[in-house]
Amino acid sequence: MNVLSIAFGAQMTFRSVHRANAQRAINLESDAEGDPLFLRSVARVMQVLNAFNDAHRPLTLSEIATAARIDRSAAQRIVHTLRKLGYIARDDDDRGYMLGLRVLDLTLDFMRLNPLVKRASPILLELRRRVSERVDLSLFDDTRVLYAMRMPSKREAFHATLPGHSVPVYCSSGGVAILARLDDEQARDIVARSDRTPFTAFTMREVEEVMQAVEETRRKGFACLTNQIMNEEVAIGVAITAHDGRPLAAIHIAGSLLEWSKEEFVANFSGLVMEAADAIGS
Amino acid sequence: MNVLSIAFGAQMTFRSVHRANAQRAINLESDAEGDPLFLRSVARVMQVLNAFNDAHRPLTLSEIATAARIDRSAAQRIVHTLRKLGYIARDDDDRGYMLGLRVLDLTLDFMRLNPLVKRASPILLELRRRVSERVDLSLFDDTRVLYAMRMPSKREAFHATLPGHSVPVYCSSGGVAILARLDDEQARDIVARSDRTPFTAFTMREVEEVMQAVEETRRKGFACLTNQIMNEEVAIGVAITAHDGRPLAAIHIAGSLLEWSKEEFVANFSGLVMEAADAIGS
DNA sequence: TATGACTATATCGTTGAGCGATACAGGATA
DNA sequence: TATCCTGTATCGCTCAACGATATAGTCATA
Repeated sequence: MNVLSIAFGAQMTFRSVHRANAQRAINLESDAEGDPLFLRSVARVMQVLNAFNDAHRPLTLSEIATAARIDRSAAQRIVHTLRKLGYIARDDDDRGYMLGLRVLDLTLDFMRLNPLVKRASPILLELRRRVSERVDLSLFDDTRVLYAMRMPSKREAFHATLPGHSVPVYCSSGGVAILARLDDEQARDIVARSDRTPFTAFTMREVEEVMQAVEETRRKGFACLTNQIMNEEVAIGVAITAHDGRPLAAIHIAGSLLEWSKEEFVANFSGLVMEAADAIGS
Repeated sequence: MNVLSIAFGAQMTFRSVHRANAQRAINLESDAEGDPLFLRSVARVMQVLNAFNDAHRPLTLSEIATAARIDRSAAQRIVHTLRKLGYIARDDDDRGYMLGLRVLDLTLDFMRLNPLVKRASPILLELRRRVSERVDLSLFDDTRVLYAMRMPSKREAFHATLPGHSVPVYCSSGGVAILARLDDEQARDIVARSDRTPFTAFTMREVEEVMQAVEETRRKGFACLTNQIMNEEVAIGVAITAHDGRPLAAIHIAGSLLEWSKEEFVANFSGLVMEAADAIGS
């Protein structure tokens, strides 16, 4: 079992892709400004839980305080309480703090209650049964799409299956399919505000390049992008909308250009993805 | 695409298994009692996020208040703030509250930072490559084990892949493997405190029955249980321990008795699982 | 093995953030 | 139409939490 090489490969991919997961920082002052219902104490709690977002190892109390932009005393009390409740835990070797098991309870509750995930799950599963490519559901969140479910093909690295993983809207097939359901102004604004550091040599760089893909998606009903996030990746995305037409999410099928030409991939799968998106319905 | 029948099946299984996910309620008064570092405000926030635990649809403000055992005013302010921060969202049709997308950021951070998950991932992946049965990693949490990663076999229903899903320690193969690493007193205590409502006609009911399986596990180095959570399921579990021998987690391989006899399953896989657990190491 | 720089943990008097009672508007149900 | 539920908004009082400070344990390094 050649563990090291696999671990290394996984780690690399992970680093390069994590960028999109950087969250908007909570700004206590500006958020609380003129909002009598905004509780600073609540925001502080979430700032502490968020402190782990840009960490790559368990944190000390001071590190948490710095990341959450509160003083050590406040951090001490909040961490103490969250620990008692199971949302923060000490490292197995008692070397630092990390998120606790109960975070996963929230994850499950999110999934269980999200109507979109509920409706999409059986259909995605059926889709996955029919094709042996990767199938996923991603949720729209401003400049990023966030993977809620991912059913990997056998050759995929593990971490890709983690819910919560996200990629920029502008260079993912599902993202572009979502942009195509917005008006040009909104779409352009999202692309413009995105961090457009390229993932590969082929990642789109210009706003207008993206808008062209959006235009094409509107005509065809699906988006098909290649080599955007990873080399040799080809993906087809179709948007899922609310009753009023707002795009909420997208489903994708992703495969490898080593196995398929773009044309073959489209010919084989675009119909299926659209059919599935339709079944999940508005 | 026979969507309905699949959706129905998934729903059924889900209901029957969700029981183990009921969390210990947060008791503000008793937790705060004589602990000057315990912040009631923090606990209230988590009570609100927990309110969704026993919900099966989006909640109204009053329902949240009731579930979180706080008054409507407090719920209003906390929900308002959490919404502004993205941890709570309204239903797509604006009919109720549910958990927001940012919960998934916490999920990913948990997974990313958890040393056990980090170490186990590539090995689980390799294991999954070698066998075509379901492979998973579950984390020990008092009377339950909580699935952190699950790599399903093709025939599995979707929701089974959700992290956060949990089952009782006493009747899961990984759980019994974990119990085997505790002393009898601790193990017996956990089993005794567990809700032992049976899942199938074969689910173990008596404490001593479980302790016998624990004893056998100590001799063999792995636990193999059948028909405990689901009918026709056979699973092998091996514990993963910390440096000091404390059990932290377990990995499993699970298959179907329609394909394997228990003896065949053990002969084929017990070695592999033990090898993998060893590689993840203490 | 002393030094210094970290950790986590504990204490306590002061004060303003948040409590909670109350009021109001819109939508659904009967 | 009346009732009951939503979500939302307002405002003085008060006690929970703040944050400065002190202590003890742990780990390098000299």
